[in-house]
Amino acid sequence: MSGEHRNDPERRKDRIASEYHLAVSVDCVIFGYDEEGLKVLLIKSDTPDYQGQLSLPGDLVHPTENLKNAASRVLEYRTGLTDVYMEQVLAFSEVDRHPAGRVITIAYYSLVEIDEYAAQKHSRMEAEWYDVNAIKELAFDHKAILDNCLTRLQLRLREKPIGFELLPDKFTLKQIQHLYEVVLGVKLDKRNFRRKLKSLNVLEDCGERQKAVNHRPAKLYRFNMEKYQKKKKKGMFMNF
Amino acid sequence: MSGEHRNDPERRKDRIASEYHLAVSVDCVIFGYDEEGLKVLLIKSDTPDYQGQLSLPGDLVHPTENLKNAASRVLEYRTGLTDVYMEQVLAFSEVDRHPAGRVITIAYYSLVEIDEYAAQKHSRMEAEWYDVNAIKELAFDHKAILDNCLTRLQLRLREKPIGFELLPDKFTLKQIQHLYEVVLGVKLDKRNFRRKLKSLNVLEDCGERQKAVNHRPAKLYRFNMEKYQKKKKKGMFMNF
DNA sequence: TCCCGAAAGTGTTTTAACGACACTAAGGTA
DNA sequence: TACCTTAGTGTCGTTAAAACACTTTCGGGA
Repeated sequence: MSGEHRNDPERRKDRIASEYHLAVSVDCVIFGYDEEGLKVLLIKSDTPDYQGQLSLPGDLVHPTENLKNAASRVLEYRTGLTDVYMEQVLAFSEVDRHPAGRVITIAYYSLVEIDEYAAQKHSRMEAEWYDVNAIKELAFDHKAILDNCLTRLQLRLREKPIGFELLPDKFTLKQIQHLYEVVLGVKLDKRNFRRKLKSLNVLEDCGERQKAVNHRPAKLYRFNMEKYQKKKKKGMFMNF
Repeated sequence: MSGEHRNDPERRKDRIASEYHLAVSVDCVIFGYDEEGLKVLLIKSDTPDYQGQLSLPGDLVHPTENLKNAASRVLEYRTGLTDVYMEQVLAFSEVDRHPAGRVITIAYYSLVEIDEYAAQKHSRMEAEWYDVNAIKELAFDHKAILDNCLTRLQLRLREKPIGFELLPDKFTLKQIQHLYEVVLGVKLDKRNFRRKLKSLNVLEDCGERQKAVNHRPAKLYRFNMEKYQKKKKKGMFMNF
């Protein structure tokens, strides 16, 4: 960890040596959600050492784009989606993490509505959705990347209203509660959850109800950004 | 932001082109604390475009080290200190952020005890401590880096006991309260703060008191890691 | 040695959030 | 029309947080 502490001679970033070989990539943890649980979009690696193993979609960063652009490009290539919630998480940099050479990668996660994805399915798409809890290993250090992104997602879900990014525009209270339960891995009390959510004043009643269910249909709600912007204040959002 | 979304042809990270020129650096936000407030260690840039302006210590990442090693190396070079609390924060990657070429930088912050630093002062040291609140601009995008690191520090200070890293081994309750006040930028109630801190059970009474003060001397405390490890549970630590 | 200044140290009361908990309402189906 | 299934709703006890003032202890100076 803090083993090699030589007092190096002066080095300056403005001396960018031409023999300096090091590549930078982005890797994308693309989360989706359906009734079964939290999903992540994975591809099969074609790197020899990890042939056929599941891995995260990613790519080298082009010289003319920043990291966010690169991550958006990868996301669009794999899902056809743009304007998606996305956040940078962490850089992974172990010297031997990639068999083909020195590659530092920056992890992003994003939240997509899984049905919208299906509709705009990319023709060359090899990617598929996998249940997050069922994933035991991935190629490279991608399992660690996934774990970090999931932890970050859980943190954010507690502190601001991003769960909506994973749901259709109109959703029931049961859906949003179930989403919180599966993403955070906790069981929540229906009445307390609803009380809390209503007190935050970020939901708008659509005036519609579920259709074609053989029981009392639930009201549909929509997330209202204006309400949130006004109400947002310091502190936690949903601290379970 | 999400402007250029071309559907690129397949690109793979294992095809690492030799013409691929892009450098990676680390930049270190080294925080210190004394009675006056929160400080950060800065140097004067010698990059032509920013000649003489204040900037964060940093360096290119060597081919044989990971990012944390690189950040530790920079830290030791500037302060002489090893085994310091350090956390990766965010990568900064705007294409034009560095005048000498394409450099992606990963920001780390670390917490050092400012007096310990002074004692082991590096002979060639050009770095100096500056009050964080007095810094209005820095070279490159370093002000944004500083702001991000400060925000991260504030978050961590609320969720786990890292304030101790900025203080001497033995400290008074007033010192730790003042640290929380200046880092978080809030005013805290003495009795409530002490009650909360004691309830967390992470402090150990040294059995000593302040010396040579012309008023009632305060007890000295020490942070006890074992107590913390046992007691640590989910949720916030100090939610002010 | 007595008085003063200055910071240390200590509890109680009020208020807000959280957790636990069970019944009635509404629609679909047989 | 009876029944199945999920929707929807309120109260009470517990716990955490915020507000708030006086006594103690030491050093220094008269």
